[in-house]
Amino acid sequence: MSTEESKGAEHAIIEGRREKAQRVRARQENPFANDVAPKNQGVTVDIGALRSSVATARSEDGKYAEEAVKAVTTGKVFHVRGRVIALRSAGGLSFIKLRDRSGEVQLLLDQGAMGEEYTRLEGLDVGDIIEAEGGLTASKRGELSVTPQRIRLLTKSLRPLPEKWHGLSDVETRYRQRYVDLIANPDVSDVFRARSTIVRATRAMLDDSGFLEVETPTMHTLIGGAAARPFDTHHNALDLHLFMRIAPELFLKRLLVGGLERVYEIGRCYRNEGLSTRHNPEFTMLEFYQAYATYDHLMDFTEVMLRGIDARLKATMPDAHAKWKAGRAFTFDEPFLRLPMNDAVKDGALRTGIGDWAKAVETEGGMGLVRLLQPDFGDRIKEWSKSSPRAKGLDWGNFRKGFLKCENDGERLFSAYEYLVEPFLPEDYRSADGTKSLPVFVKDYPYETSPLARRNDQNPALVDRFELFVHGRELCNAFSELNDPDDQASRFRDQVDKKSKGAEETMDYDEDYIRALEYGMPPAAGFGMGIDRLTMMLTNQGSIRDVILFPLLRPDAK
RNA sequence: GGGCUGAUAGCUCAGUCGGUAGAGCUGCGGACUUUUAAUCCGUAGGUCGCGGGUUCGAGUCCCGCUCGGCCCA
Repeated sequence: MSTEESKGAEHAIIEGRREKAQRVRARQENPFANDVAPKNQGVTVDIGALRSSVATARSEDGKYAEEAVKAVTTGKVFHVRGRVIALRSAGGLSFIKLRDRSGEVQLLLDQGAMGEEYTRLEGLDVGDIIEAEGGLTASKRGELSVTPQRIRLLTKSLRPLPEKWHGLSDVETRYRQRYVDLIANPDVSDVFRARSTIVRATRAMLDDSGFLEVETPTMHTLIGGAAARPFDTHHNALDLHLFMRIAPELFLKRLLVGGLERVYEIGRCYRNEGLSTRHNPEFTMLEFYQAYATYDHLMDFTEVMLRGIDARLKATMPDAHAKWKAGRAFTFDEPFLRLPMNDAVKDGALRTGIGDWAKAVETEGGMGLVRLLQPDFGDRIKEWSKSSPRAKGLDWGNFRKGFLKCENDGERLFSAYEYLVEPFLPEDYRSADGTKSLPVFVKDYPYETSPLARRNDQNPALVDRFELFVHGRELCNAFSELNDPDDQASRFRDQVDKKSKGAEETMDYDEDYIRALEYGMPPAAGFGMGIDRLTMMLTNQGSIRDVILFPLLRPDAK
């Protein structure tokens, strides 16, 4: 919307502020100044640093005494700059709350002390960006305050900020105009600081373990590395149809062939799927691959890594972290559980309290249940579904539909897991004191559900794979890698076969990848984790859009 | 894609049975030399998301659309 089209109150406010900017120009000053520098021998400081420099004058309750502040700052002049986020006056005194990236501080402006300079407050608005230069004191209420000898407008803010008390809560506006959200809701910027810390900590964990950070293509000629629909794009000069990558997996494993042995990438992936609180079409994924490791090693490492990242977050943002941690429904403080899928389904079946099911899982675990369900799933639903509180909570309709679509026992076991176990993970696996859920590694997936994972040496019906669920939400996916080129080729063919039968989320046959495996890829394990989801979990955000600065939205209708 | 739900002043919200569009904050003018959502006095601000229908009369009822939110696939 252009300014000419704006109407009403907002238009009047903007026009009023333009006039104020004009008045600044009239006195030969620039309302969009660029020469930010102290003019009275002040030392330029960030507000956070300013506060630390007088930490000794701060009393237990967080207040400051005037004498104490003056004792440590006598004769010192400070130069600060930032956005005006509150402004009020009481006669010949004015108070400005100034914010920069490191904190907030009050300016206490005294007409008597400032003289002519005080008139610069005229026309100043909340939202304006200013500089101020002066000494430090404490107000009568004990708030640390800069007493400026001079202040100056640096940037005129033409648009009014949301009101101070309720702030900006309209979710749509918050996502579309994130710049306003970040100003109006300080907690939001904490989440994105946390995200940055999480990424940095992740890098540090991997770097310290001898991994090499690499960057591989995000524009692919084939679909591979995950089961998902890609975005299409096109290269003009080569007249080449390309896909935005859905996963970096196959490129990273080529690097294992090349001898890099430990590699990782933190990068954007794109999946052409619906939007939800857990899915954004572009998201950031960590993948790493380690030669001579198995998925068992990676389970150990995952626990160490997640605790390490969280510890780094705590060290960097102690106050925010304490708040987030208290609100978490899960804990990293106890060992994570490791649950083979067949056992998980057995547990899930037992917890329904259905007698037939208990008998079915007795000797064969979850697979026994599959054998019971498979022939006549429909017939006994009514009887079973009413037999216990847990049974009543199951999504029988979708379970039946999904189960009957399966083509083999592996897929059926997975389906049973999806409906009998996964929804109940948070309530079934709890910390020692029962107050938090425990992270669960679900491991040993059916061979048929994992086209890139290595078969288990003892039981070829399974693959050496795990997924980590934190409070019922999938966070990590990892497996011992398949490095037999002939096995891999046959699995690619299965995928192509599925696609020819109309399946949408399948991989292409990647001839070059097979060739790479034919040169020999060392035994290795690989790992993937959504950075967005990890950030959601660690900062207690309910929607992935709250950890992505500019989430995808339909264009604004207005 | 389906179900539920929302859109009223710059922001946060109210609006009864269909009968002249409301509040707080913000803005503007004024008072106040230690405020913390300052306070006090005065004042301005509206295409009720968009389009159609019913009606003497629609923010309100009906239909369609747009853009969100939650849940499901």
